[in-house]
Amino acid sequence: MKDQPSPVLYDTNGLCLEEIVAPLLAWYRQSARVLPWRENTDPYRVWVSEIMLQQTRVDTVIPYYERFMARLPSVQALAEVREEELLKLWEGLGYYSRARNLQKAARCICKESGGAFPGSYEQLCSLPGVGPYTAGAIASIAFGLPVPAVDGNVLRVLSRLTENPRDIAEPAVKKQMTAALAQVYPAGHCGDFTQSLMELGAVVCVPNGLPKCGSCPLRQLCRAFRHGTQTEYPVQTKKQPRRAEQKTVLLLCCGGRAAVRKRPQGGLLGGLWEFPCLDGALSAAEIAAWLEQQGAHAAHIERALSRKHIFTHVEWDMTAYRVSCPHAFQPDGGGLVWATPEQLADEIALPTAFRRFTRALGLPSPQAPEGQKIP
DNA sequence: AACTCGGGGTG
DNA sequence: CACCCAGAGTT
Repeated sequence: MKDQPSPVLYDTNGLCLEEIVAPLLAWYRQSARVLPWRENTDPYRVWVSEIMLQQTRVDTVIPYYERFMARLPSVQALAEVREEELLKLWEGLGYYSRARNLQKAARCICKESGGAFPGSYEQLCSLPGVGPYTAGAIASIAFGLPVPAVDGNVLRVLSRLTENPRDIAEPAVKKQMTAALAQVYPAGHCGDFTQSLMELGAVVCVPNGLPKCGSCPLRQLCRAFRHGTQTEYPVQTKKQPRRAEQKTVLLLCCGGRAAVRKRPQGGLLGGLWEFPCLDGALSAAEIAAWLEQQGAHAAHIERALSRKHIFTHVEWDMTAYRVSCPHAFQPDGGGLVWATPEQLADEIALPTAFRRFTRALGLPSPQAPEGQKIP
């Protein structure tokens, strides 16, 4: 029985990939941005940066990264920090399981190898939160190994270079691009080659609007530039629409404190804090009934403001009510905690969806990382 | 293969 | 608004 020839999902369209190496490296050496995680190639620093950069822009990450490295400069420090403090450092970055996986992996590293960072692609892949992309990035940048790291930038660059008609959402396409790249990785310059591909995608071969082909070191090789088809690539399937959910948020104030509670582990914003958040657009009577259940009596309820919060797959239409409680009450198993403004600012990891309401409570507005105190 | 998981910059 | 970002884990 004969094997079927596997379908060609990435055809370089006559381009010899080896030709991109020298021009890319030369361009990168001349024009690489100065970024905090490029100070050196310490595997810990590279690792943290790559996790933070997953689905997150460089400009967003920079202040988080600097604060994080100042507080947790080593894998041992990360392994030992309280999870509450770790999540506070991550507050506002999103995808919070990244932070928990980071600590899980740090504890694995400390326990199994005494703190020595795993140095092979396979070992890296086995760490929680480290997938094919991140393992390739660490292997090449921190350890100089010829392992590609194919992210959205690289998929876009290669798609345009070769006018690839295949949908980059197909995992097999990424696989074949990875295999093709692996054959041309330049020994002795693997980290720079990885970063040069991503840098080109971030700065020149950009996703939004027209790519800056005038300053591209690869334009003489690029099939899309040759044919003026840059905007037709990469080919991407459309994403499905998000659903909308109504939420009622209660801003309970009492003696200068606000009521917060921990969200259940797992799921959206799992394990982070929230202002009491109820499903549906509740009426004043329904809110009063909920307050009664919690043991709060004769509280004054006043509609505060409405906000729409967009997640990837769901949209929260949130209506907040300010509730003045004359006396602090002992919640009946609702998990409510009275937080001071200082705790809210410095200790409690409150995701952006809820952080927006602190002003309505008479508290400071959401702060950027550099404006936050380190607990 | 399809979903889930945040938040923000950009046209 | 729509798109997408230095993706990974789960089902």
